[in-house]
Order: sequence, then structure tokens, then C-alpha cells
Amino acid sequence: MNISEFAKEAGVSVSAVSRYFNDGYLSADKREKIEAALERTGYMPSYSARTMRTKVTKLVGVILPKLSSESISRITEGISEVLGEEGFELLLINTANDCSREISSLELFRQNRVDGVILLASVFTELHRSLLSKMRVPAVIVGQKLKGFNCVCHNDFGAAYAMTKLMLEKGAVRPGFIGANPDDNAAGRDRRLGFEKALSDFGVPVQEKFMEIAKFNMDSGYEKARHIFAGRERPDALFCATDNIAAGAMLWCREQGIRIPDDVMIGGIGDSRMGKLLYVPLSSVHLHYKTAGMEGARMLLSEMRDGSEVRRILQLEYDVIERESTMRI
Amino acid sequence: MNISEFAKEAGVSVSAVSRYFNDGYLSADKREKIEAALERTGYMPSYSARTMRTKVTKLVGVILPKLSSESISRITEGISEVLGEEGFELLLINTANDCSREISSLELFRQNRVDGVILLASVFTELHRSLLSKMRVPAVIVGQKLKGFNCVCHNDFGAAYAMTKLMLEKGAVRPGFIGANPDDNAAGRDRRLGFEKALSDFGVPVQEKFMEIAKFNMDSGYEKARHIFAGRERPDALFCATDNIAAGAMLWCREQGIRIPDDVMIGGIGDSRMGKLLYVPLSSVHLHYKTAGMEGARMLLSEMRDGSEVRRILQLEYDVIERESTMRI
DNA sequence: CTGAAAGCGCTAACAA
DNA sequence: TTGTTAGCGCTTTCAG
Repeated sequence: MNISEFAKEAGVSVSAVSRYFNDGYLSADKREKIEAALERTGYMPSYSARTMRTKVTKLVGVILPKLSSESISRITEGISEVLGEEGFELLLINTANDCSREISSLELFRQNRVDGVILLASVFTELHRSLLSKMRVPAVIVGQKLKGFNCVCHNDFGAAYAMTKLMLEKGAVRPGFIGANPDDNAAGRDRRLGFEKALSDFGVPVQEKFMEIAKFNMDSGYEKARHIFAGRERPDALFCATDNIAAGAMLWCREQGIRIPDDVMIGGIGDSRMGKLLYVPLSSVHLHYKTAGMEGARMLLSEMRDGSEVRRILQLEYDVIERESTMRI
Repeated sequence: MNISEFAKEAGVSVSAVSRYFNDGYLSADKREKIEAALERTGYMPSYSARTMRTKVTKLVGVILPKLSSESISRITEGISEVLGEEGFELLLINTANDCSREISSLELFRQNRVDGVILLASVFTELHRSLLSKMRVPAVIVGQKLKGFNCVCHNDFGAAYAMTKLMLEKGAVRPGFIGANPDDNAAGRDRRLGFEKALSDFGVPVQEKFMEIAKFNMDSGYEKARHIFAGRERPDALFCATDNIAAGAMLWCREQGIRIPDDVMIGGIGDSRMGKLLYVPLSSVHLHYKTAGMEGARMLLSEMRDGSEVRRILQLEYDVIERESTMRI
């Protein structure tokens, strides 16, 4: 059933029906008729026809590298909360860490499918940049800084610096490092830079044999811990770029009978829920993921409403959470 | 720019352009012209106009009670994987456990916004039923059984039975229970029934003073554990309806110096990632969340392709994962 | 306040 | 193979 059939059924004009669903510039009489007919027929206006006329989809495209990650789902929760209040729905694309899917989703969104785009990605290429700048609708990047685009990000450098400093102050002299993909400017590069800066500020040398790069998961943290502890000399502290990596490293220590924090202190980043459940509660740095999602959504909303040409970067700060894994006396 | 302007620019007819983007019934000459013009103009056909003509949105609505839950995000990952391969995108609604949002989303989806719906909900009312049966597009429920509708679910009864049995076989004689909302037929009612059936099969009495109902989170598990252990007599085993609840209960035990599994065995359901990281690794029952999502998506796909009138229920089985929390000698 | 009518951009039937 | 053209269902002037 379409609007004109329905109008006939209700005994009113097409415009009356349209007005009923929009501005509501309508006499009580007609309103009643329409409501009665609605009850009878269950008519619903077609969204695509409306969208075609108005050019408004009330949809925001959200591109994610994966779904089942605590940090990402917290960010998404923030996004959905703010956007939902404003009547927007999310068109979600899970790229499964596949860069080509990221690109094709951006392509997809150029077909006027959405009113705005929020992009969570870990690595940016030239192609990303060029597609983003060709975008017809506003876009916001969450979790990374990308020059020339609207971003909401964390202070990854500061967070890593703070965690490393914490361990150095507790007397660490041979700190180890398990980092993430350096092409990821946030979790990879900046956290490494934060670690290294802290060492240099404390006059502690960076030792390559204590440095590893892991994937974003526990198993990889476990594996890299094994490498780092394989040599004769062992680190007395271990900075891990994520809590997952730290958890993996901890598991390995437990299996080897390496005591935490007595033999080695361990610190992570992200303050994931499991941190306090680990057999030695994990010191970490809280990053405001949900807030980042909410702020990203707000930035997008204001951009969609009155899209300014000024690009902005919002950086959220962090909180150090000290737990037993670094509590050496 | 619309299709006719673009066609003029490319020096071909509109149908040629339309065919280029669809069946591709086209001479090489025109194809070239179109591609050249595409390069020049960056033209993209409008999705809403296409949808309006074809009545195909290539969108599946997914209604979730929350985003940041491990089980739900695993299910969603499965859904997105299968649907993505078939060129469908997800229109995600996060109802934040708000029943009225569930209802309004179902309403929303009646506006021909999606080609199908997947619903994850914990509690079903008459209203859900009536809206679901008024749905114009196929719908699949994941994680629950609802008579008269397509469902993919877990064997919650069996899983709870198996975990309880495990602890009874290890000699538990005063088993406690921290369950979930009984209006939730899967995680609430069936898991309780499984627990009780195991007790009756073993001739162990159900003791009300050892039974509590918790929310779906750790804090609540912690709290309820406190209640259960408050009395003079204490349980020697604790079945928890979810791993989160179990983790909370464990934290409480750790604080109180109650030894696991010596003083009390603890078992959960869901096999969440943190289970093996807990200070006492948690015995649990693996439920195939991701597979459930994938199967739900497949069921929906086949329903969208050749919607049969026969409703089906697919129940996935479970695997018991024994870890230290129940390893009493 | 109301209704008639002109499109929005596209697809597909039809005629060539 | 191709091009012309009639809608898809809605919103929004514009004239009453």
C-alpha cells in the first residue's frame, strides 16, 4: 500500500497524509481519520521514497576493524548512545582488519547511503586520505589522529609515558617493551615513543633485546614474552601496549614461575575489564573509550548540522590505574 | 549529478549507464565511455533511488540489547561475516536493554528499511510477538526460542545441567546457584531448570538459601556471592548462570579468603575469554556464539531468498570446559 | 488549512 | 544491443 491508496482509504488527500507524518499542519478531523485508517491498514510510509525526496537517510556509517574487542565495542556503544538520541541509526561495517574492505566501505558510503561517517581504523594509507577527502558527507575519525580530518583520539604517548614512568619510579632498571604494529600511529608508534621518552628522561637505556612487537591479542603477548625472557639477562619490568598483550605475558610468567611484581613488573594500557581479574591484578592506563565514541558522534552531529570547514582534533586524556602488577615495595 | 546528467556527460543513454551498474548488457565502446566519464566526474548512483525502484535495501536490521558484551559481539561478528559475504550491510540498533526501544526498532523496520531482521533479545512480551508477526520481511531470533518464529539458540538447559553435574560428581553436596532474570527463558529459566534437574538426578536437595538471582554483570555476581555466603552454613559449590557472574563471585571469595576449589567450586557458562585468566581459571561451558550468529544469518538469507512458511529452530550444542575452579581431588 | 501536481534519480518494459 | 519512457512512493511548492 502506498500513500495515495492509503489516502483514499482514509478519505483524505495525499498531502494530508504526508503532513500527518511530517510537520503535522493538519485539522483534528483529518488527523482522526488518518489515525483510524492507520489502525485498520497498518500502513507505513516507505523510507526509501522519503529519503529519495529529502536526501536525508538518518543513517551514520560506522566502519570498524572488528567487533569483538572491548575497546571498540565501548567506543561503538558511545557512538550509538549519542546518535540514537538524535534519531540516527548506525550502518555498521565490520572490515575484519581488511584494509580493502575499509576502502570499499568508504566507496559504498559515497552512494549517498549515509548522512555521515565515523571511521575507526588502525592504519591509514594515501588511499584512505584521498577517499576521505572525496567524501560527500562529514566524516570523523575516532582513535587516531589524521591530519586534515576531524578526529577524536587518546593521548597514547602520554599514557605510555605515564605507565612507564610508574615502573621506573618503582625502581625498574631493565624495562622491556611489547608493542603493537608501528604503522598504527596510536597504539603502535605513539605508545612506543612514550615508553622511550620515559626511559630517556630517567636515563635508562633502551635495550633492543627487550623489545618486541606483538599482534593485538593475548596469544601474541604470551609468545613475545617468551622471546623476551629467553636470554640470559631478563627485564625487571614489562610495558605492554595493550592489556591483552599484558595478559598474555602474565600467563607466560605464571607458567614459568616468574613472580609479578617481584621478578618483573607488568603494565598495560586500556584498563580492560579483565585487568582486575587477572591472577595478579594488572596496572593499566584508563582510556576513555566510550567518551571518545560519544564525542566523535557529537562532532559528527555538529558537522552534519552546520558543516564548518575548520577541522578539529579532540584529544582525551587518561588515568593511571595502579594495581598489584607494579606494586613493588 | 544524476544519471541523466551523467549520461549526457558520458555521451551515452541513461539505460546504458543503468546497465553499466547492473546487468552489464553493454558494448565495450559504451563501457569505456562510461568509465572515462566516471573517472572525470566521480559520479555514483543514488542508493535510495535504486532502492525505491527495486524494493531491495541490501540491509539487515540487527537489534541488540547491548554492544559491549562478549557474547553479543561474538554473535554479531558471526552475523556480519556471513551477511557481508552476500553483500548485505547491517543496520544496527542498540536498545540498551530498553524494551521500548526494542519495540520501536521493530516498528522502524516495518518502514521497508531493511530486507530482513535479526533480533537478539532476552525477554519476549506479547507485544514482541505481535510486532514480529506483522513484520513484512523475514526475521530470525538468535539466542532464544520463541514459538512460531525462526530461531537459532543454545542448549541452555543442557549446558547448565552439564556444569552442575560436573560439580556434583566432584562431590558437591551443598550446591549454590546464582542465576539470571527468570523472564529470560534462555539464560534465566533454562539454566535454572538445568541446575535443578541435575540436583534432582543426583538426589541432592535444592536449598533456597543458596539461590540468588543476579544481573548480567560482575558486580552483581560479587554482591550475590556475599549474600549466599552470609549464613552460618555455606555452599561447597556455586553454579553461576554466566561467566561474568562467576567472576564476580570469585572476586568476593578471593577477598574473603575462601579457597577455590577447596572450599567452594565455581562453574560458569559462556566460556568467556577472561575465564582462563582469572586467578583461579574458571570451569565453564562453551556456547558457540559466533556460530549462532553465522547460522542465524544463513537462516535469514535463505528466508529472504525463498521465504518458506515453515518455521525452524536450530539448537546448537555446547562443550564443557573444565579448569581449576572445579578441580577438586 | 487544503489538494493538485511536479518532480526526486533510478530501473525495466517496450519498441526499435 | 540500444534508447525512450513510464512509473516507484513520497514531499513540497503553489494556488485555492
